[in-house]
Amino acid sequence: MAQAPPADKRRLILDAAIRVFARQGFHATRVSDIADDAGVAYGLVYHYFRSKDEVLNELFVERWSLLLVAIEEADRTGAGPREKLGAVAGFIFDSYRHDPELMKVIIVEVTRAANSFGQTHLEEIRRAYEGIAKIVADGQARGALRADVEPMFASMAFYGAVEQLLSGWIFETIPASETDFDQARDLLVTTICDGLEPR
Amino acid sequence: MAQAPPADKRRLILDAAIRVFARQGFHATRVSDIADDAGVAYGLVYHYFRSKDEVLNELFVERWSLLLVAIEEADRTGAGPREKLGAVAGFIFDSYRHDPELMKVIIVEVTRAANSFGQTHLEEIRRAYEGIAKIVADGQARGALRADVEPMFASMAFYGAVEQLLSGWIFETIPASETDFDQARDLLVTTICDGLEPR
DNA sequence: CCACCGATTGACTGGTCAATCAACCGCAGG
DNA sequence: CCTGCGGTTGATTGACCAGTCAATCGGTGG
Repeated sequence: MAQAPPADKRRLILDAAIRVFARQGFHATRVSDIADDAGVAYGLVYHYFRSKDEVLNELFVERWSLLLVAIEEADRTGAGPREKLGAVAGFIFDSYRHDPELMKVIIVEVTRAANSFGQTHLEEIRRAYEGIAKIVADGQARGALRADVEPMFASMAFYGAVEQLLSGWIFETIPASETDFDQARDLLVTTICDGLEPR
Repeated sequence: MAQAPPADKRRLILDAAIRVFARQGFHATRVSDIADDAGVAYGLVYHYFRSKDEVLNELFVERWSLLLVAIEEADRTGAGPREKLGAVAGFIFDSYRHDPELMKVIIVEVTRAANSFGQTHLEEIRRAYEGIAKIVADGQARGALRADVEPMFASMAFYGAVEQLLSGWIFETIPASETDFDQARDLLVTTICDGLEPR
């Protein structure tokens, strides 16, 4: 190795930002909070990032691009729409299981804050909706899904349900401890595909 | 009439706040923006409200209490769960049709901003979820809905879908003009109750 | 041993607003 | 005509904080 990684300060700052944003929310965190939590001088944040916004930006883009890939990959498998949707929901729920603080920040501060901050990312967010809509449209073309529902409509309903469940866990409206995430994924897919009424 | 209403300044301020919050977002609006838009002196805002937060508070509580009543009423009708859920979704969509700016503010600044501002209102928001869950539970008890889905789970999925559609209209991710709201309501209920797969 | 350069530090500035407050207006009742 | 009072005004204050910048550190190559 060329040189021992000198405790990558940039990463240190990003990780600290996740913790602090998750704890206090973006607006309530001062840049000094991030620097303190990272054990780094105030000014260094501005050495690596142009602004406080850019820190959040980076966190969002890093993670969201993975989601877009996951959706794309799910679609590429030749499986049925039920399996594809399960894969998408599974990826999102796993992201939460793996790093709840990061997901909290992304959902609360970007995705659902579509007015203030998310405005910048509407395009990327929309791309996710469209990816899901593509899965639905494909399922309809194959006759596996009913054709009388607009794909984008179904996509929004599906993604909305996913995000709402996430929010429920994040804000403890719904108990996260006892709920098994895989079970939640299956239940959600069942609900959306089979419906609430008995078959 | 006793006396000509002396242009109720308090109301004037609230209505102005709706417009300005909807346009700029809560954080980006200065109190002076509200006062200017209402054609009223800066200080008067503080005569009627303790703080900028309280203005938003008032807007939220005013409208949300109506939703809680609507859910309660929908539940009291002896109709099936499908009709009850349709009534709830219909009420929310109608609220948007009637006053899109107010709904935008409530959704964007309170409901989805559960971290910063909505924290205060988590209790009231939760009450809505629970009202919907009660409808589901009742439907299950009557055998009209499958019993293997946790009512609170179904409620979150349903409400999440509703809110996501609203967000889609608000941010024009989904065209609102061509979409008939009543049709959207029926389609949503169909999706949730019957599922995406063909029966 | 020096010159150089990017990383790192943290005190400081400039601007922004929420909230306060002292004064003003106009009417009701004496 | 005065007095009091609630509604109304808008200039002022005081806190807060993002972003700047000049100084320092520490390593590398000549």
